Amino acid sequence: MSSDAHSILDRMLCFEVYSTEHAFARLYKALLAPYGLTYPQFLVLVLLWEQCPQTVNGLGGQLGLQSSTLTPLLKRMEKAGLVVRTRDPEDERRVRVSVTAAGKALRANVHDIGRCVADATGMEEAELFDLMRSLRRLRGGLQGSVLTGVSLSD
Amino acid sequence: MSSDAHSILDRMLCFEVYSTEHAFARLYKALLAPYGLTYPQFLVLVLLWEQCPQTVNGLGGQLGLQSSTLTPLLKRMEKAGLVVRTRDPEDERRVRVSVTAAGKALRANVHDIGRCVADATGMEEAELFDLMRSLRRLRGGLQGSVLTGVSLSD
DNA sequence: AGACATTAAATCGCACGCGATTAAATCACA
DNA sequence: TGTGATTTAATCGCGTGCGATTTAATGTCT
Repeated sequence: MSSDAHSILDRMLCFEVYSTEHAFARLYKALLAPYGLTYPQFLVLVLLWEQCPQTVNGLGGQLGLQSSTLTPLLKRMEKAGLVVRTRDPEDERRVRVSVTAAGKALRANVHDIGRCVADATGMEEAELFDLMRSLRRLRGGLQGSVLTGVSLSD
Repeated sequence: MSSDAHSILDRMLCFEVYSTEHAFARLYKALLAPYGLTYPQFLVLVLLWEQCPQTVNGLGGQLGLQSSTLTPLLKRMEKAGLVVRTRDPEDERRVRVSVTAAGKALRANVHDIGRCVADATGMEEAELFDLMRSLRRLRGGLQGSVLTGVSLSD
């Protein structure tokens, strides 16, 4: 590949991923604000709607988040009455996070958010599936590289 | 489309975009850390390498960032000696941001970062171009929706 | 010229997100 | 049994990112 093509690719990849990710987060933020939910809080709720209770690391693994991010986030959700956090009697190191009745109640309210976002993309269903497939490949590659310690000297 | 397909689409879109965006940012963070650069700081530098000086809003427009984010970021970059901020004599409301010699010098050091990231994706050039085309479409749709005030009641 | 609107940055409070460290519980193994 | 390694959360400091507000400079309209 020519050096020019590389420069263009690099430049585009950089800015496109950066600005798209923020545009996406902003849309979700706007849709969730009426319910007092942030985007990451919403994602935690989705996971707890599917399976409850879950440990902090269990949630973190699915979201790619550290306990240093999740602990304060979960405390805010607990203060808001959406979840409860209790030490696991089986293993006192673990904290079991459970969704409350109030947290479950939100499920109906935000049921159409995903649909709403899909509409907002202005893209066809098939195109969105392709995009997600590419993103999954991209994410897989990136995560592998971080693990193997990619550096500029490679 | 069936309700099930919708649920799956919603769920996937949500988590895929969220975790991919963070994986991408983490990789850039790791690659830039040796140079004391954060990812958004790097993006500002790239813009200034292409055109200098630029106003705060000019940079913000290209990155999708507000002055409330850029002002402290630019101050940190100024303290690090990468840029200088001066009021525009033509219009004292504007702040002109210029890259310093030290900021320019970094260009050679991080020249291969984009290439490195492209390698890390494990994807072919053509596939990456397709992905970026999809992302551009996605971003366009999202930004349009935010402007027109999408809500769940629509 | 004077009054009001508009624009550009800056400021503030809040919520992530991470790396590094710490504290407590559990595990492993001699 | 007991001692050191491992695992799990929590804590801390720093850097984004945003909405709302503020301040200063400029534009506009009479």
